[in-house]
Amino acid sequence: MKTKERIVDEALTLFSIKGFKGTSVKNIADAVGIKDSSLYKHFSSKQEILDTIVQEMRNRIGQMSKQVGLPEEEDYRGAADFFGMLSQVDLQKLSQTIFLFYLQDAFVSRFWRLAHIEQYQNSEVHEVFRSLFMEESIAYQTNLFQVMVEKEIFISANPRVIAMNFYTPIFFLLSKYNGHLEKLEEALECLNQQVQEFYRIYRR
Amino acid sequence: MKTKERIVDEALTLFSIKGFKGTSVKNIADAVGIKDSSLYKHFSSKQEILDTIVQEMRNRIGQMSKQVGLPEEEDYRGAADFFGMLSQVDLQKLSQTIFLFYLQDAFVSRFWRLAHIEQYQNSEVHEVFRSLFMEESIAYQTNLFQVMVEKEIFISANPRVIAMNFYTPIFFLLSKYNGHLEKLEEALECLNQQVQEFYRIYRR
DNA sequence: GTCTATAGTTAGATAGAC
DNA sequence: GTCTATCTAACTATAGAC
Repeated sequence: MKTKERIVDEALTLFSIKGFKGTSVKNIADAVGIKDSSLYKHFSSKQEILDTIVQEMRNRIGQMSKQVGLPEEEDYRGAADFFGMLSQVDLQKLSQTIFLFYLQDAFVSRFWRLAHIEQYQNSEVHEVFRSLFMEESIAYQTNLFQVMVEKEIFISANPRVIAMNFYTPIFFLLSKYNGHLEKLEEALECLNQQVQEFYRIYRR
Repeated sequence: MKTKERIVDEALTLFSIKGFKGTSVKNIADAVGIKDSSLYKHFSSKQEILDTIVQEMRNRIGQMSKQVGLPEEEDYRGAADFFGMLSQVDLQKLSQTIFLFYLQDAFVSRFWRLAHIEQYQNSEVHEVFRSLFMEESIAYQTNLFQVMVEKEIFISANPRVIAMNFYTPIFFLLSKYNGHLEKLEEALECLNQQVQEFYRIYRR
């Protein structure tokens, strides 16, 4: 890895634990193995490192749905067919894949922590976090479940309420177990039970 | 309010926005209207102010369930009767009261934000936050719903899964709307829909 | 692109007058 | 219990040698 990438990597690790203000340029430089003054040949300020991290997260958002095998965002009707064909066990595996991606992906899980630390201080981080982990997740699933209700794959109910009932347990478990991978088994057991119950409730 | 209390109050406000490291002793002193050196007559260090806030939060935890009219923690059987007698509208009002208390109580809502900012840095804050907003909430409701299933007020299901389905939407909405009271109506509308659906699913 | 050296600022905390 | 003055340390960032 090039020095510039290693700076971003170590900065994200430190920011996600100690916060932006709590991490000094010297902390980052020490972690990389260079002097703090050398770091300014790669970035003109500490803020620029954070901006680079936020931009990198923005870039990764688009790649994610493809990576876990989800259908395209605009194709909700195709997506509903995709889900409708799956067995309950398949759906547990799928939700687990998504859950583990957010929890275990080195970049995403550190960004999750950073976003929680900086959400009330840094409006850029705040915006990316709310967009990715709150609004877009709920909006996407609301559209998806609406089609699934229309196609009578799911029982009749408010699609946004269904989306909330699917996503908020995942959100809670991500909050609870991010940074506690030693309890991963416990988290996955709980996730499986939630998905199982979700399909008992809504699947026709 | 005495100066010492005003220091704690202003410190909590600043910590909940800028974080512990991001807030200087001078910031706090300016907000109170005294010089930073004068502050050291009340607290021997900045850390001691944070410790006082954490202790104050611990003290308030016990008072909360009484304040919103919930039954005692140990009396789950009485609690189940208490809930079993309530109409759906009553239960919406009750959940709203609890939700608004966490969202609007000046101390609790600022502590919620502080806890999110400091959760990966300060183990005391981390512990109080996880205990209050995650483990205890789920544990209490799991016991409660277990009795409600046994008494056939609720349909048969895993009590912890029921508790997750009741609490995680509230947790999500608190995360989303804490610090955004201008969208309170939207939050309450969403909460009401969730509670309504919850009772449609689980009430016999 | 790394280093040493340092400027300029701000931080947490203390001493002592009133 | 408030103030002014001050100490020491750490911080962000720059200058210039190699």
